[in-house]
Amino acid sequence: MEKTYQPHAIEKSWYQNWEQQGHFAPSGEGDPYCIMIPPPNVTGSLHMGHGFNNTIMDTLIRYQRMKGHNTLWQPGCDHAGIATQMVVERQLAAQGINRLEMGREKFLEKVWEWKESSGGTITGQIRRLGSSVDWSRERFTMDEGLSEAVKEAFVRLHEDGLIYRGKRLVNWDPKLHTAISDLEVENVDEKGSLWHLRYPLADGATTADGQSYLIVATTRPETMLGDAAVAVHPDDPRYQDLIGKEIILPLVNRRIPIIADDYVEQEFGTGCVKITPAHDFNDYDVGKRHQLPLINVLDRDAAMLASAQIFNIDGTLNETMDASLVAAYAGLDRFVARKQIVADLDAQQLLEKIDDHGLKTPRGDRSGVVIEPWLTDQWYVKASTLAKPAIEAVEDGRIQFVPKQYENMYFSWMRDIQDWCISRQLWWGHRIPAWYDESGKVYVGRDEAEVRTKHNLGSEIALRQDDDVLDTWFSSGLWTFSTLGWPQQTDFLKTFHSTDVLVTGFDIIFFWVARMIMMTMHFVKNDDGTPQVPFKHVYVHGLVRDSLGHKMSKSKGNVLDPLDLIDGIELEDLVAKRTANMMQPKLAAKIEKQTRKEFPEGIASYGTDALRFTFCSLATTGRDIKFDMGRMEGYRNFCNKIWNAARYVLMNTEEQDCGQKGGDVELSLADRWIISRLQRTEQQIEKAFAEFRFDLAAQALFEFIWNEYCDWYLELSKPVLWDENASEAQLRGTRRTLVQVLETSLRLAHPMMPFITEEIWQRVAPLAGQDGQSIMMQAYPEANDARIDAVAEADIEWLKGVILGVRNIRGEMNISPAKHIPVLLQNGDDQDLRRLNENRPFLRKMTNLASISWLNTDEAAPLSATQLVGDMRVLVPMAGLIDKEAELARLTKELDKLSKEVGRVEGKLNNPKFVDKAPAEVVAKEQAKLDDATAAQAQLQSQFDKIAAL
RNA sequence: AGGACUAUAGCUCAGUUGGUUAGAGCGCUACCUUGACAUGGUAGAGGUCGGCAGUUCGAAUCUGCCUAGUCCUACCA
Repeated sequence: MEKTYQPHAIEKSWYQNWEQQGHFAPSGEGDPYCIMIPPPNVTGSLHMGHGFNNTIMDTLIRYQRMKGHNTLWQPGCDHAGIATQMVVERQLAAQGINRLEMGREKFLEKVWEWKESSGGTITGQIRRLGSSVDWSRERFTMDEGLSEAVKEAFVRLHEDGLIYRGKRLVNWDPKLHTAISDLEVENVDEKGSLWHLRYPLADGATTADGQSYLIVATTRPETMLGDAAVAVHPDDPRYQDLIGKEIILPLVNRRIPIIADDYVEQEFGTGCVKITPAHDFNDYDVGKRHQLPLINVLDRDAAMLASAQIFNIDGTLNETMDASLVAAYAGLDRFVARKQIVADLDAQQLLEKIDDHGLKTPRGDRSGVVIEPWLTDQWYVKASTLAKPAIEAVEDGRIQFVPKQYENMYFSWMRDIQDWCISRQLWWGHRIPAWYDESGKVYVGRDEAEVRTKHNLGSEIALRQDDDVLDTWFSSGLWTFSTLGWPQQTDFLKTFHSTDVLVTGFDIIFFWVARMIMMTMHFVKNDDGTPQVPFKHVYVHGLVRDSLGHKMSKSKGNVLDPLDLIDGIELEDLVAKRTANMMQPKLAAKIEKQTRKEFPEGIASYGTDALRFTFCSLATTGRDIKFDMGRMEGYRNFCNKIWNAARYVLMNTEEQDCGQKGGDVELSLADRWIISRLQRTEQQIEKAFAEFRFDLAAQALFEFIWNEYCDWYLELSKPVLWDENASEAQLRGTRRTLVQVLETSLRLAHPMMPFITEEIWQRVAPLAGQDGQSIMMQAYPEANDARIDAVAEADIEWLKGVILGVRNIRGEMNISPAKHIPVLLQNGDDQDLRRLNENRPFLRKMTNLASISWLNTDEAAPLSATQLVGDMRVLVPMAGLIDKEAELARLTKELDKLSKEVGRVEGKLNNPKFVDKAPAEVVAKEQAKLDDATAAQAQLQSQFDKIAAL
């Protein structure tokens, strides 16, 4: 083996090997265990979120696989409607090509080309993470099978009355020219203005204070062209007389009513609100209550509308306004029009004032532009009906969120769920299976033929399929069962559904998790007709942030690429990568500076195992994680520690008799101890995994391997292995323990660190009497209570106490580690003597002693530096080694600690309330503590006095 | 506005049902190339557990209030 751990030398080849051997596929034996990968965007690339997410899932899957389950980790990609279409549109735009000129069919060809050329990126990167997904079952949401499932789901929901087409206000993206769902709108805090406009009263009416106009306050002055009313609060004393009268809408010169509605807050602004039903969700509701005309261009023909919506598809003003205004405003962008309209009102003395005003601006999460409420026909899912069983499933624990806190978030959203707008005016996606005849009547069916048959439509009737596609999340909502072959009742569907765990970020609980639960429970039933949940657990993890806690984003230039952490990257390459294709080039200089400061040497290669172990360690209770390079470096060092421990073990066991072929075996105290500690570690890790506490599992493993196996056991094995007088049985015992504990530890670690464990296991396994192609197919270690050895543990604790005592004296007294020193043990009991006699060689070796002697109580000791192990004194004679003042200082420090302890415990025990009320065993424990501390105090004090008297 | 979460060593984080001398890694100090490992070893220093009150014999842990930060939902024209 190489002297130092070199991750890149081992990782790639092992992954290929596993995949080629078919180890990732379900074994077909054992209880099923299934995880569905949250499908990444097909044209996307790996980020830290994927790294974290995949680490958790792969750890679970490898663990369950080793525990003998029939595991399926189902991979696949999402077509990501808007995101992908935008990318391709941008590419075409760079070549001066417009999607609309190109036409739907040609454009879709381009998208498929792009999907083919870039679709392998993400899957290749997922392989680098070591993810043991079953690639033979890879699915894509636009695959034929999944598309069938989507169509089937749509038609059935429609048949069940749970999908309908409706005309209402939607969130309209004027840049992408599509409707989007509420969830795709981000409300951003922005600075804006509140314009106070004067609306003249009609018919010579005046306000209570004699004005001939009302003042309305608005953040959107340009929408005044579509105003249908002015509203005041019904109880507002200022305006009682005006309710029912009319306003002459400025510029437009249309008469609009003054209405009363308790939606208005009297305290805000002037208490007068302009009502624009076609451009504001609240105004829409007010308008409906008062039968106000909706003003919208698309419905110019609808009789219900007196006039039209003032915006075009792209947010420019349309020509439906009063003819006299067309020349002034039509065709202007909404924000240009705003300035113009405000200026024109000002010119007419109709602008009262402009106040600064903070507001939440609705912006499209993809396009970033201000979303416009717009009246159109769209398809909706009646979510409240589907939500009911979905809420119950979480309430009664059929689905459990980890951490449980997220259930509140789920409930609060689900209990007030709005209908879900699922149609998108895009081209890339599943086209809606609905057809229209020439009169606009709509028919839903699996295909045109079915529609014609079902509705008796002859070939003379022309049918046109709906142009729109479905929201990407509609197909994602079917993910757990569509990937298993639904609507066919496949064996896989029967075996692996419901799946076991969904691992995902909190940010898509609504987008995805909630909708999956609703869809799945509607479509997938048990034999007795009860609904199946998509998964039994939802493990919710936080966002991966940078070391300062900031969200990683390209524009901030703080993005870490998991592959750069695995492979390393030169500083210049990192700078180039972070500053490439900046939307705002001026940020590049800042990002470059910041990057050079944070990574002056670039990023070293840490390897996949270190990255994964870091993710596990940071995976605490569902909160965001600040990614800490220092911590990852520590875990890379941990890999190196394992590597070198293995080198030591192999060096001492290869081509040696490790007892695997039989022969007498004698286990030393250290052997029995490490085996015992191993059982406890196995217990801890099992518990941690059962509770999804990957951090605790990682910690238990780390502590066992480093602090117990390496720090103590390997050191304790040396005196045996290097003892010329050791018996064959003793040698076999130690070699066998070395190898077996290492081999077991590798299996314990494998789910978290697959590569290094496989590499080492291949060499260690035969020595431990194990065979098999791969560690990943071996059994996961299970604790054996019979091998927990409390006596051995206590004996080693004693041994460690003596060793640490001597080391402390050496360290504090600056005695060179090379110096052989004598040690005396005094005031010990029979147990101490037994332990000394059994462990003399260990003590000498571990602390580099010249001699170690036992003093009977009546024997005088030379003046010595002292440490206590229980009542026994560990003495290092001072002559020539230790100066008086140093030892007095050291003792003072010890005595200070003890007197604090005594004071504290005495205080407790002198408190009658404590003694009366606390449980007896707690009192006894405190008493024992006090006895120990006072005894120690006395011992050290007498020692102190002796030395001080010199 | 409502809700959730977070606050523990210089930094990143553990701390299980209230009972520890409050822990780990990194960083820091001193010493050490001893035959697995300097990506190492040994010994140390470092915390009134955000603040205030309360419950209790006993609070980092439970309750209330406050402060700071993060996030979610709804929304103020």
